[in-house]
Amino acid sequence: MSWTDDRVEILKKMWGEGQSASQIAKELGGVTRNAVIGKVHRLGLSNRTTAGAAPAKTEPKVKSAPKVPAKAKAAPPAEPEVDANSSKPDLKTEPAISPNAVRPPRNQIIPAGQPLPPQPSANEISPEALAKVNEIEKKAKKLSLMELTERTCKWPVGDPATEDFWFCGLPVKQGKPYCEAHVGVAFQPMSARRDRRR
DNA sequence: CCCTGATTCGC
DNA sequence: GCGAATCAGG
Repeated sequence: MSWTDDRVEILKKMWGEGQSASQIAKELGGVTRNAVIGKVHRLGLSNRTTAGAAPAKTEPKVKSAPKVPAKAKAAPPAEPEVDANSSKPDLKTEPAISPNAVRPPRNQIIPAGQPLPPQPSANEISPEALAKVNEIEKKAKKLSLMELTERTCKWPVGDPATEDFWFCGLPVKQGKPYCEAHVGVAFQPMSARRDRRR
């Protein structure tokens, strides 16, 4: 695949929307996220203010064999002005709909059949952890069983026998089956369990 | 281990 | 110009 005009357009659009390079790569197809990032850099539209990535650090990393001598790079101050007044008969009234307005849900069906995680119910759990859970459960994706993926929190909420049942669905914490908050209540360090009633 | 973007450098 | 490999951070 090559960087055709419209592919670049999609790239620009999605990057502008804050989509990750891998997401863009999937959308475009035929390219890896590396390709996308490389292109982004070549296009000059690099840094976004998005979390989760290496924020342009200090000096360039020096490997074992640095072939980069002190290369003084003059910063091009050229700031292309927008010709708001130039003769431009081609007024395009941008329709709200763009070519790739269609964003098909790429949810892969997961194997299913996984045993459901247990509900610790009213256990002796850190009030903090519980509070956090209540917090995030408001933001929960409320996924159905079929919507769960390997990287969505599989914490069940509610009663399976009612309509009020769903899975958290937030991004899991690393290899865990749950999101960070639910990991907190699922895996008790067995410390706060020092309840010795009786 | 998952993800993210950044950089390098042979092609 | 391209992008895999690698790096670096969360």
